Amino acid sequence: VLDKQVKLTDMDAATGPVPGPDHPEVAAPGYVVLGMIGLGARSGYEIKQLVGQSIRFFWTISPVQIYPSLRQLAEAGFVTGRPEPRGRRPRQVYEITEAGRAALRQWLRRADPMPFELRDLGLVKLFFADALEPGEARDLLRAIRERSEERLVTLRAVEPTAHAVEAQGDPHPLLTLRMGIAVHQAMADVCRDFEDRQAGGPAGRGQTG
Amino acid sequence: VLDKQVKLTDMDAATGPVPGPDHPEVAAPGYVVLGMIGLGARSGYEIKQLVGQSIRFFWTISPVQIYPSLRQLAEAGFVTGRPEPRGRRPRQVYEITEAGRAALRQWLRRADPMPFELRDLGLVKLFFADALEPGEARDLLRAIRERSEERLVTLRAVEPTAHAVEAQGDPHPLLTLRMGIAVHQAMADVCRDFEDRQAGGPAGRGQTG
DNA sequence: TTCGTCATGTAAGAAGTTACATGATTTC
DNA sequence: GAAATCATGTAACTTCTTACATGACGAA
Repeated sequence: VLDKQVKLTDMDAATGPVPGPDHPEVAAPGYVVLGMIGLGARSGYEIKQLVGQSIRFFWTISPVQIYPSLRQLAEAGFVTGRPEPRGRRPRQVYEITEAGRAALRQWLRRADPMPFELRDLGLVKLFFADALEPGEARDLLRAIRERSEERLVTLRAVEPTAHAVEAQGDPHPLLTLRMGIAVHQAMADVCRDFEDRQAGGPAGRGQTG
Repeated sequence: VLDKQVKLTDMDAATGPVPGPDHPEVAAPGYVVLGMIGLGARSGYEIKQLVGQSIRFFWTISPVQIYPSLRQLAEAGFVTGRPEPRGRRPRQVYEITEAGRAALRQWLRRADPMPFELRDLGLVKLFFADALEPGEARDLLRAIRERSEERLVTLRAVEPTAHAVEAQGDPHPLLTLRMGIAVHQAMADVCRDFEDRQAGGPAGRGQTG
């Protein structure tokens, strides 16, 4: 069933339309930056902060991507930037334009492929864990579970903030936060379930009935 | 042969073990290849197939990584390779060695960081979805849910195979498969829950008093 | 004064993907 | 005899991360 590796090579809609000189081609990181400006982030620095507090669970971004993106968005007319130094320290603050909001909405509506890309060496190790002694495999499984449990603590700590945002009319940040919580809760549950089963009858006691 | 030695001029960036001729430096993709050979994959081609059928949910690999890894593992003595052409078509088949099994187990035991790296533009869009009209946001949410539901169908189709592997004494492939199923089930549930709330609560299309 | 935070940027490189190249074998 | 699959590989490219550079401001 899985043998047929879906060839994504022909469908390069992921990169969007051809980046011509007329089209200011905005890539995914650019839209993230645009979206964060739209939510009220003012400087590149604040974007980095906000990403770390909100979508960190399923997206990361670095200054090296942010600052060029901001210039590109300004060129395209999606944001306006003006210098607003803090004392003698240089600083650019940005605001989203109407064209920017339109571009953001258009991107959000666009039905381009949204691959769910998970890259997890922990699960890879768990997959191969039958090569270990039973006790070692249990240790590994516990480590995976604890990793999810720790992440749950972190995510739940952000819930009050997300609730406040929801109360102001934006429920979707809370929705994606719940998604992160649900995912790690599910992983921890599967781990726990397996751990309990192993504890119950590990010595070839597999007879059902 | 050992072309990596050339760049050892800079000494101050020693964050890990130096890849020298004594240490056969094996990176993550190398261990994945080693593990798959350990599970019975014989050629680079078969490794690619097996990855696509088993750990595709949380790891991918391409031929460009596989073939160099195989040569490297053979040099390190972790696998043995011999030519076994199909007719006139060249072909190398590999087997894991005892040293290879030991290296694999050591890697599995190693308590190095196992970051859970999720990269999902779908969730990013969902996070920003308050910029859309309510109806459009619902469409996006439905798309996210359907994506998980489709993935569930694919994953459940592999369950019989994983059960067969478990019956032969290797329960961990089934465990990681269940993990994938649980993750997407949780995401679909969160979506469905939110969709129901939206339909019932605020003044959308529903006739709420 | 020194440390932590704010704020922006450059240069280099690690990692992985895609496109392309090659050609044999099996299947329809 | 055409298409799909088996099987391996090279070269170019994108993407993202790391390390480094710069320096102002505020607080201890």
